[in-house]
Amino acid sequence: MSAAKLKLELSDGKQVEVEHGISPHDLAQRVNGELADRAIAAKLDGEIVDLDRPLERSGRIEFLFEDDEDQDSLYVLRHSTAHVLATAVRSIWPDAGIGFGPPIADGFYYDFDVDSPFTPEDLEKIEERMKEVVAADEPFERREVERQEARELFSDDPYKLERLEEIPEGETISIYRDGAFVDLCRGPHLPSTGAVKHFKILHSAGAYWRGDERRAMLQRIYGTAFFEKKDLEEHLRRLEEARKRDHRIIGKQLDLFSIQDDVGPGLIQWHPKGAMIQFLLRRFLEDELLKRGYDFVYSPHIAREALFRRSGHLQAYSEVMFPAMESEGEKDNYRLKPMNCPFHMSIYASGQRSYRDLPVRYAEIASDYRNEKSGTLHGMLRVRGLTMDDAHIFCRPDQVEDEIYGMLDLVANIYGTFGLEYRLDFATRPAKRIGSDQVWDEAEDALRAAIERRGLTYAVDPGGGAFYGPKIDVKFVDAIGREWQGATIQLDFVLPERFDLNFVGSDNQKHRPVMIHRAIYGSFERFIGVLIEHFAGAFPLWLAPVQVRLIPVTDDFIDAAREVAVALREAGVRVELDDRSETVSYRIRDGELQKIPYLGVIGQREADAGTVAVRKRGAEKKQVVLPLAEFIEQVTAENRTRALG
RNA sequence: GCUGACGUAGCUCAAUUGGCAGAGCAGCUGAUUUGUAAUCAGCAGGUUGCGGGUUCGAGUCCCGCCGUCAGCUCCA
Repeated sequence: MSAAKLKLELSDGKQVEVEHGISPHDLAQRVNGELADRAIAAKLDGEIVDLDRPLERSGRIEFLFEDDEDQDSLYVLRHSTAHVLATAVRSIWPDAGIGFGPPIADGFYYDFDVDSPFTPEDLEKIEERMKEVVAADEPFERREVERQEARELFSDDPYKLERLEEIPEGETISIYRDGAFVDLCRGPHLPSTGAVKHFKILHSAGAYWRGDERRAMLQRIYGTAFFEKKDLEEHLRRLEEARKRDHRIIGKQLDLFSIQDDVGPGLIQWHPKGAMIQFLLRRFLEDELLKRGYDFVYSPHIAREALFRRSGHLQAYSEVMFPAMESEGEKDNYRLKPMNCPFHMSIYASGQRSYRDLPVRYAEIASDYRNEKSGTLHGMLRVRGLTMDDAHIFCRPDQVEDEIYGMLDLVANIYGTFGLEYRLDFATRPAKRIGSDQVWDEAEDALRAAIERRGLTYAVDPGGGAFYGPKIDVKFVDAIGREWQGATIQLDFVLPERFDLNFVGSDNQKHRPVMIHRAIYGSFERFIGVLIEHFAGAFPLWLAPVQVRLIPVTDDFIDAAREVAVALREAGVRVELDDRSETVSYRIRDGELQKIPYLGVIGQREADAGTVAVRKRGAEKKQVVLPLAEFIEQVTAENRTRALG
């Protein structure tokens, strides 16, 4: 070991010279005692290290504290809490095998190999035992070991051994001990188990070792941890809130859709109110597409297998295609379509195309069917029958950038209307691909140029593109923080080849067009599912299935209310009359629970004055009395501008 | 698909050790005519997901199927 001094730069810019092997804790002690008391871990040139880890190189050192803004401190806490969990489980089930136990976005998990799955009672017992582990305040001891020693230490833990053998020669192998529990672990950890404060075990479920369904199923326990009690409570409250926003629950309460046993899993039945939302989204998009030079096409739900063989779907996509329908006496079987591209290719190929015709933009709102694995189905967000807002653009290579630009503009327009946050993933050429490097260069440059011309930021997913072309994925986030794929823009070098598409150029020669697949909503099912959660069912006026509900105070004013309803309806407003023989309070409550944007009460005063007593959803002022004409103007203006509320 | 939990009226949920399937809301009928988040009464509503089995007796126990939910990527 070298006795040379280390030069460390502190976060305030001060340089200190210290002896080789000093621990961050001792360093903090030297700087000031208060710092040493508060620090929970340190960072050397951005790498998180334990407080007692000997420092062996110069660099920039920072300390992590409980109240740091970023996630690094929480990461350490949750990683340590996962070890506390494993410590507790091992003390109850000494023979439990251990898998991985990392911190994750909102907490941590640990995988165990046990004879029978954990019951809810087991989880309670584990949580109690964890509290004892915390109370024991055992230090987390880090130790570097030789490979052979690690092999012996984990000789009973096949999963750890497997991981151990993957660590390259020459890399440090570290183990962490707290009390009786020893784990192969890169760390870092809190100083001791006592530093784990507020945690909760959430649930357990089976998880394949390394996510591979051919391998053993372990039992994964999920939990979360925070430094402050209030943060834990806030997190649990958010989970509860997310549960209430669940589109499956709201969809039932507001009678938007259902999934019926007798129809089949993953197949959405759109009830009138849900269908109205789909209709409105569809009309909004279709109007935009007409302005942007798209042509509408319609294609059948089924086609001969030969079509999908030519497109390559039968070879590459067959596991999600429903089985063939036999057709007696026909030369070929039929298949339900999982995508629309083959049909649009076929339409394009049906006639001669001139370079003057390009770009050709075929748009279709189409029903596709995919036999997704049963366990992956999830309400409207993952279904077997989906309604895509699909389009295929055929253009010259020099038109690609402008086309992409136009699509990103459409995405911004549509998503902005809903106030949805989204981000872009730009997936570039994979190792295994078709097409020359020159083609890929041009394509990627065009995509990048279009994104940058719009001033958007994006993440690059190197090698994430399909073998047939690069793509831009638009990801948006639902109420529980899950990220879903929304819009997708995808270049395709394969299908124009397979369908031998061409156009006649100004040189009177045949040329291959570039093809772009794109969807804006993605699917109406998923998009509306996310919108339900995004708005918690309280849709902006222009999307609300019922925009105004009128409540006559007594039966004497039903006629007056009916006249108001007619006037509203003639102005294009979706209006409903609640003339049930219930109290005003009852009907107001019902209207509020149904999240109707405007409730209008009509009694003697309003009938006499030609006004409506308007109650706007979510408004500060509970009630405003407006002349009918003014009310109509307010509602229609809000509708026209697609105001968010 | 796999592992586990679950499946009772339209909805949300009850129903001791196996012992007469219930409540609230919604619905229907009647009364009430109501002024901004639940008026009162009555009625009706079920092959307890489906099919087998054990038992004198099954919502409850056993087997099979269907479905729902959670998880199965986040690399010691």
